[in-house]
Amino acid sequence: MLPARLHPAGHEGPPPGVEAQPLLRRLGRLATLSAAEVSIITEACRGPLRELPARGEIHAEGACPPPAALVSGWAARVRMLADGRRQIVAFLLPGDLIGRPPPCLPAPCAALALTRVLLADAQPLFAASRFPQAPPTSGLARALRAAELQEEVLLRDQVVRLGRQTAYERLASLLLELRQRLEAAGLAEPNRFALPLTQEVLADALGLSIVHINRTVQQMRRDRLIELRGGQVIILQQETLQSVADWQDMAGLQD
Amino acid sequence: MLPARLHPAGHEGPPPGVEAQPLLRRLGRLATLSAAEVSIITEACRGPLRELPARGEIHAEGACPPPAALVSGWAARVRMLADGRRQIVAFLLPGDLIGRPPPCLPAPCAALALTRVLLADAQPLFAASRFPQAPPTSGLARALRAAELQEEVLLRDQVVRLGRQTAYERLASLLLELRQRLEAAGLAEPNRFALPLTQEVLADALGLSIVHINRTVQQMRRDRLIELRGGQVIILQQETLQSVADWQDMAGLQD
DNA sequence: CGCGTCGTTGACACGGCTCAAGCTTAGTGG
DNA sequence: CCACTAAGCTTGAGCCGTGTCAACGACGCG
Repeated sequence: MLPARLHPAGHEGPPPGVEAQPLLRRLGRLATLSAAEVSIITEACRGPLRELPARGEIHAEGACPPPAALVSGWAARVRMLADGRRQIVAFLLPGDLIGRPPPCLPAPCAALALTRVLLADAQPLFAASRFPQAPPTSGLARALRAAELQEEVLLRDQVVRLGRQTAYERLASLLLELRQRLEAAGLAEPNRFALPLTQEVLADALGLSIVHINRTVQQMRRDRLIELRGGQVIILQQETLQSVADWQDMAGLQD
Repeated sequence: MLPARLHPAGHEGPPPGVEAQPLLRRLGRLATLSAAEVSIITEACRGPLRELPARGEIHAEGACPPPAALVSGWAARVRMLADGRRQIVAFLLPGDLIGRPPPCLPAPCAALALTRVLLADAQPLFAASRFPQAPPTSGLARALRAAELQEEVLLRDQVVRLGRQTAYERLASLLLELRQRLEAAGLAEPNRFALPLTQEVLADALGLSIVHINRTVQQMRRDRLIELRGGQVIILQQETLQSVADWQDMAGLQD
C-alpha cells in the first residue's frame, strides 16, 4: 500500500502541509521525540517552504547556508573539477538535513536539486535542540546528532565503493543504501522504490561513465537481480545483491 | 629548523610529556583556547598514554571506543571487504581525534596504527567542552567541533579523488592534503615532510594497486614535481602540483 | 511534426590490474 | 663479518575493466 498522502494530479504548488512525514519518521527512528518536538517539526514543515525545480542550485560551493530540511524530492551534494568532471558526493533524500547551524565551515560541496524539491527551514529544530532543558538531553538533539553521524557513515561507504569496488558492486551497494534510507523515511516498500535519477547522475555518483553505468545496469537486469524501468527499482534478489555489494547493515543507530 | 623536542636516541618509552604540541597547535588554530583549556590539553597528553606498535589495532570495526587523541605517529581508518580488499578511508595524524564521546554509532571503520603510535585519553577534553560555562562557548568546544567538521571535509575530498581523478591526480591531491595537515600540527616544513607510509598503504588509500602507485610515483619524480626517498617527501613544484590536483585550499576553518 | 533528453549499442583505446621476476635494504643469527 | 631472510621497491608483459566516440532508438513535449 503506497502512501495515502499523494496529492491527486499534477504538482500545482506546495501541498497543504502534510509533508512532515519523512522528517518525522526518520528523526523518530533515530531517537524518541516528545510531543512538543514532534509539533516543532510539523510546524517547520508547514511553514513557508522553499521550492526549486530539478537542476536548481540549493546552495553553491563555499556557501554556509542556513540549515534546511529536505521535505520532498531528491538532491545531491556535488563537487566539480576545473575541467568539468563532476562527482556526486552524497545523495539527499526526503527527511535529510542540508545546512548546519552557524558555527560551520564553508561547504566544500554545492547542493543541487535532482528533481523538483521542497525545503523547510530547519532553524527551529536546531534552536529547539540547543537549550538543554528538562530531559537528560532532548530527543531532538539526539536525533539531529545521530543524523549527522549517519551522514558520515554514508560518506565512508561511498569511499569504499569508489576506492575498492567494481562497477557492478558499486551499483548494488548504492541501490541497497538508497532502499534502506528511503525505507527509513517511509518512502520505500521492502523491495521496490522510486529512483528518479538519470544514468548520468548514477555515473557521477559512482565514479563511472554513463555508458558503463548503462552496461552495468543491463548486466544486473540480465542476472535478474533487479528490475529498473520508468524510475522504479524492484529488487529481485536481495540476498544476492547484498553479497555482491559486501553489504553490512549499519543496523541500530538507535542512540 | 626541525622541532627541538625530538628526544635523543631510541624510543625507550613515552617521552617526558612534551608531546602535547601537535594537539595544541592544531586545536589552537581552529579556535582560540583559554589558558585553562591549554592546560587541560597539556595535562591529557601528560597522562598515561596508550602505546601501540606499527600495525597495532587501535579499535576494531563496529567498536565504539572512548575518545582518544593521536599524540604521535600515523594511523588510518580502514575498511575491509569480505575478500580481503582494503580501503583506507582516512589518515590520522598527530593532533587528530579518534573516538567520539558516548552518543555515537558503532564505528564503521577499524582504526589501525601505521607506525608506532601514542594515544592520549581525550575524555577530559570533551568533558571540559561539555559544560557551557563562562565564555559564549568555550574555545575548546568550538575547536573540537571544527575538527569534526574538518574531518568531514577531508572525507569529501577523498570521495572526489577516488571517484573522478586519475592516479596521478590522486597522488598529487593526497600529498597536498598531508602537507597541509602536518603543517597545521607543526610537523612539516613548507615543502618537506616525513611520509612514513609504504606504497601498499598509499595504494589502499588511493584505490590503486601497489604496482600502479609505484609507476605513478616514478612518473611524478621524472616530472620533477616531488622527491620521495626514505620516508621524506619534498615538494618541488607546489604550483604545478596544485593545478594537477585541482587543489582548493579549504583556507580558514577559523570558526 | 520536430526537437531535446535519455537510454542503448558497437568499436576501439587506454588506464590501471595481475602475474612474475629481480632488486635493494635492513634486520638477524651464526 | 657474513649468509640468510623478509619486507619493500622496481620493472616488464599482457590482460581486462572502463572510458571515449559515434550512432541510433525511444519517449515526451511544445
